[in-house]
Order: sequence, then C-alpha cells, then structure tokens
Amino acid sequence: MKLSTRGRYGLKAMVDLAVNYGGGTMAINALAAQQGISDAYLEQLIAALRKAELVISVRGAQGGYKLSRPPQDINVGDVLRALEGSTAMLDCVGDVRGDCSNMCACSARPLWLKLQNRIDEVLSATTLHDMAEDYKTQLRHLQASSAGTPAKS
Amino acid sequence: MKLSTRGRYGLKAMVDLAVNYGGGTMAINALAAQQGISDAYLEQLIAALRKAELVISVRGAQGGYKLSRPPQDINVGDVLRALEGSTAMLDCVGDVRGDCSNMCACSARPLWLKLQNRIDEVLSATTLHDMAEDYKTQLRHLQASSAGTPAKS
DNA sequence: ATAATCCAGAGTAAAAAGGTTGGAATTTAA
DNA sequence: TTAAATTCCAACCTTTTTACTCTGGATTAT
Repeated sequence: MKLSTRGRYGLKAMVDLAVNYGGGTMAINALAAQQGISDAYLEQLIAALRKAELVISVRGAQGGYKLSRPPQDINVGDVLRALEGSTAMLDCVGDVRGDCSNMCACSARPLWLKLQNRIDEVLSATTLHDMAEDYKTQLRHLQASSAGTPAKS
Repeated sequence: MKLSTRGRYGLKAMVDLAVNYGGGTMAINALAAQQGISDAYLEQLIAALRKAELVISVRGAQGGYKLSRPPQDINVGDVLRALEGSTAMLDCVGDVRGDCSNMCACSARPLWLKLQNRIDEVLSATTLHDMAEDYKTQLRHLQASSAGTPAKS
C-alpha cells in the first residue's frame, strides 16, 4: 500500500512542467535538480510519460520537455497510470482485471471496489492545473511569511 | 500502489472469524485451507493481529482463534494497520509522519493528504460486521442461483 | 563541427514480498 | 501419564521489485 518514487518524482516533475506551461521547454537537468535526483533517473520516468503522450520532447541543443496539452486536460490518474502501470491497489479491481479464482465469492472484493472507486475519483478529479495553482499560492505564502524576517546567509 | 498479500489474506481471515463470531474458536488450518495458503504463513499474519489485540488465541488441543471483540467494533483500518504497519500511501501523510525535507513546499502533498483522507474514510467506515453480512448474502445468492441446475460431479 | 540534448537498454545493490523450516510451549483427551 | 492437537516463536530462504547507475549511442540547434 505504498506509492513508489516513480509516481512521486514523476508527478512532481509534471507539476513543474504545468507551472511552466506556455513558456517553452524545460531541460531534464533543470527538472531533476529541483528534486535532487539524477538526470538519468528522471529521464527514465519522463520516457514513460512521453510514451503515454502526456509530454512532448524536443531534441537537440536548447531542447527539452513540455506538456502535450493544457494542464487542465491532464489529471493525476493519467500521470500515475503512465508511471506505475495502473492505479489499482489489487489486480482484481484494475482496468485490466487480473483474474482471481474466487472473485465471485470473495468476502473482501466489495470493499476493494469501493476503495478503488474513491481513489480513482480523487485522481481523476485533480488536474495538473489544480496542482500548479495550489503550488504557486503555496510558494507565495512562503515568500510573504519570510519577507519580514532577515534572509539567512 | 499495491496492497500486499498480508493485507488481503489477513483481512479475509478476519472476515471468516467475524462470520464465526460467537461460535467458539477456529483453528489456523481451517482458516488457511479456506484461502488455499499454508498454515505457517497465515500464522505469521495472525500473530500480527494478536499483537494488535484484534484476535484472541487459545492454545492447546481444541484451541484456535477468535475475535477479541464484536465484529462491529473492528474496522478495516484497524486490521490493515495491524497487518501492514500503516494505511499510508506515503510516509509524509501517515500517522507517524516520516519527515520529508521539503514537506512545506511540496507540490504534491495537498493531493496526497486528500487521497489519504478518502482512503481512511472508507477503511474506518467499514467494519468486519458489514463485510461478514455482505459475504453471507453473497453466498446465499450463489446457492440460490445454482439450486435449479444439477450438481457437478 | 560540436555541444546540448534525448533515447535505449543493460547492470546492480538493497529492500520488500512471500513464503518455509524446525522446534518449544500449552492444553486436552485417551 | 502420555500422546495428540494445537498455538507460539525465531530464524532462514528465495524471488521479485525498487531505485537507481552506467554506457553508448542518435538527433539537432547553433
């Protein structure tokens, strides 16, 4: 019941791209530096997002990545599915249902279905636009609250 | 983003105990057989449940396990926490918050908090009593629908 | 050209998952 | 009293997954 680093790093990179949306491409090292991970690793994650057609890459010098469509048209479920393969907690409740021998006589399945529905509700209701906006105001508040105090060396 | 077999097997065993509630103890091999897993493995899972005081064990011949309290007083969150350690998808939103260096400037944290809340809502709102009742009617329907057809050899 | 960038695949160390093994302790029944 | 049934406990083992790193290109703006 844990989310892997793929999902965490990858989603945050997507939010960074969303914040930057409309302003050209971002290089992988800029994105990676912001999270303190290696370029090579983030590259792998971005590759998955590119294959899912959520980001577009521009090769060559001054190249980089950008979102393939407006942030409000990409939801978190899309992103996590691309990165993790699925948003399902169990195979028996996923999009591609793994078969379970006693699916129709499982005492837990109704619960798992309900849980998965709630999860997918949240994931599909939240877009990169939402997250980017939240993030921007969050940063503004941080700046405002540190404005009165002297800067640290 | 996967639930492990500990959670799956362990919870189903708890539902079995809930169905049996009030009718004495159940031996580990009876519980294990119902799910097609080894006694030894289920024993491990039950040990965690016993330490969390969700089940009571009776040692010796004719011994076994039973719920420590009525099924309506045990919710799924209690069970999963005992089996998996936590119901948190990420350390930074769990009961025992693992620290994350940039928690207050994380673009994803608001989402994770919301998601975790929805999950915990479902888990705490569902009791073993609910699951046992659902399961019993489910079995009744299965029986009813196969009543007209001849039994397989 | 060349420098910056993406692309693809293999390799690897550590952790987690998913068990198994063997035996000690306790209780009941013959 | 002894054998059988049962839980309890600790350690061990194997496989898979995670979380990366490394290497060696291929592509393209300048």
